[in-house]
Amino acid sequence: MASILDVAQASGVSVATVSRALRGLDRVSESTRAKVLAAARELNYVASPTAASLASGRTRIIGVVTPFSDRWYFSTLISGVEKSIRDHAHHVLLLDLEESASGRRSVSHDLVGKRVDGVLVLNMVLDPQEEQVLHDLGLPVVTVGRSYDAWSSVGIDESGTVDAAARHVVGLGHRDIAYVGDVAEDAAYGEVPGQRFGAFRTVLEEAGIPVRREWVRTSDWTSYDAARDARELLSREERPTAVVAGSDEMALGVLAAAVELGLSVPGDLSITGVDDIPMAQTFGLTTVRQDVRAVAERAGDLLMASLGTGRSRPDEPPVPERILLPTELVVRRSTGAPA
Amino acid sequence: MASILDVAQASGVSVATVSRALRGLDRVSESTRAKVLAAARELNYVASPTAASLASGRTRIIGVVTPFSDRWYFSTLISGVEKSIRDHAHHVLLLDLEESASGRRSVSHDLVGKRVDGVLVLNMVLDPQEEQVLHDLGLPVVTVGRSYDAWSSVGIDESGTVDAAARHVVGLGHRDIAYVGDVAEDAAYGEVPGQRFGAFRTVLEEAGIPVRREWVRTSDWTSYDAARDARELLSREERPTAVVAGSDEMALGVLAAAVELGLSVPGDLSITGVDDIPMAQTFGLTTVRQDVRAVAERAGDLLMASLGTGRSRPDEPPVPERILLPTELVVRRSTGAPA
DNA sequence: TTGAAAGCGGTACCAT
DNA sequence: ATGGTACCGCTTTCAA
Repeated sequence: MASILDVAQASGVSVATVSRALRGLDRVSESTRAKVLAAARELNYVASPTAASLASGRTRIIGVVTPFSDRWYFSTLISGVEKSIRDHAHHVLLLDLEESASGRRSVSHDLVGKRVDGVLVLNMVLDPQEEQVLHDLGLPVVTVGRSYDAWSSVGIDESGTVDAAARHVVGLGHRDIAYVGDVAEDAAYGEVPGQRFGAFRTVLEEAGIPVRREWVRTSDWTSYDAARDARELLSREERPTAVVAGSDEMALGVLAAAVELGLSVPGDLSITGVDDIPMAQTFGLTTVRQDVRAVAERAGDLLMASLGTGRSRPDEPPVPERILLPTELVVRRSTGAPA
Repeated sequence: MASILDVAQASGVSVATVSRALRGLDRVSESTRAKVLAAARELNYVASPTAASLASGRTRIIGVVTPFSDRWYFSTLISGVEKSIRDHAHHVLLLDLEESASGRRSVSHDLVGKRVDGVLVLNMVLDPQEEQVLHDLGLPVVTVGRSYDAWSSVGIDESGTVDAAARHVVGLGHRDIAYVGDVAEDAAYGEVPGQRFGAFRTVLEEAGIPVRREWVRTSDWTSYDAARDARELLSREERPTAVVAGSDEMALGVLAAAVELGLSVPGDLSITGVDDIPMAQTFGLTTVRQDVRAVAERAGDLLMASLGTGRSRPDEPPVPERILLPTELVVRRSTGAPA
């Protein structure tokens, strides 16, 4: 592998000049720059990111901390972030904390220390120790889906999602409405499930509709669990005419149960979700769309903007920003007036 | 941030000894090691991966080259790989080539040069130039879902998947069978679609069943396109009694179309998929399961095993391995005998 | 068992 | 506009 010295010799200048020329800095004559570029190309030279990092104090790597990397929402975020920061010549280092019933790895000193220039935290509830670690490291941090006092964040108005869905259903005339997805807050899901369910509750109360305890199901934020719960729910004597779900995955689980039980949608049952995952369109699911890629992009931009230059960290970043992106009700064929 | 020198001073030994002690090398007395460990812990010391890389010639980073990072199959692979190589103290650098209609980025010298210790290529068709780049770099490479002469690979018996599904359907007595997912080979999907369709063709021919051209649909390997195609297919006067799909996503698209058209599954139509994505279970889809996480794990292990120690690359890696993992027919409620 | 010192391949400051 | 040269923080001989 050619090194900067090889290029310097090949083009008859010093390594300092090569470095400047290749990075597009000024104070390099055009003719020199051309010579250097030619030599570099000729030698197939690529600067060692490692050496550059050591010397500059900048790794050009962003750590993406996530509880899952294989679920739709998270992989979409990760993919979006990757594209967003790549435009700034940065790379993504995947830090999957592997959320599971038995807990998860934690954000520790040695996980991110000296390894990344900044951290993106995706929909996670960090404990105080973890917050402290990130502070001590002095790393720029941007979070998605949850805010912390000291850091900027990007998200959507969570309660606005189910709010729109519930209003839509109520507006169609439903009064027997069930909810799927009331997960207890924990590190895995953050506050989102609670916020969404809260909105459901509020809309029904405002409409003077009682929230029936037996029509509120937890599920585990997966389609399979939602299907199981819905099967039971829809087999009872008294069944709802509509089900509002906290996510499309769960809504599709409910839809699967309905199909299995021979119920017609929306004839016998209306169903709504949140997210607008690709399958939602396929199944004609009414949902509230969030633009996850846009969230990822904004988060990436925010983080890039807060990156200091070189070894000197920016002093306390200015006021943390709170960006909330809009969502949009998408009415498809899974909702209609009650029979 | 504490450096190795701080630890050395704090524990009263040289940096060389600290380095040895911290990395668990021998030739360090137990008492010295204890002192060093204590000092390191006290100072919250974490060795700079950057400096270590520069000095050792090893980055402990694996580049994962993928055409998509947000589709189920790929994000599951990526997640699995991350876990697999983390056990070896390596990290994943995500290299999303962003496959799209207008092409994709390519594996170039500066994308992977000096940046990673090895490369994992996920279900992609590399062009000769890209192969050359990886060869020139002398990087260990392991591929998933496609084999190259020089590199080890992990995959499943692709034709075996649809083979099992088609035999199952034929065994149930179906003779009017359609296929969804005959994508032309291209860099985005590799050879998988062709192999799967080939199996379909073979099974039908062996059973003496003609493959009707108008019952073979391309779709774009997405549920939405499959639903569109199926809607058209199932609205014709003559319609198949079974649809074999090249993936679960597409199979679910067909299912969505069937539900929409009021067809009963499997009464009016049997459907099979491939993969066993989570939603497949939810919808009771008969499919051929592949263990994507196991594939990822094996690929990770293979790559770790082929990593040389330090600056010296292993001479030509031994014989490339070809690992094929088994698949399994999972019969659920989307298939039954024809009416 | 321990330490001294030469790199690793760049960056960035200071001269010229 | 260009070159000289201290670092950056760790690993790895080689001596002691």
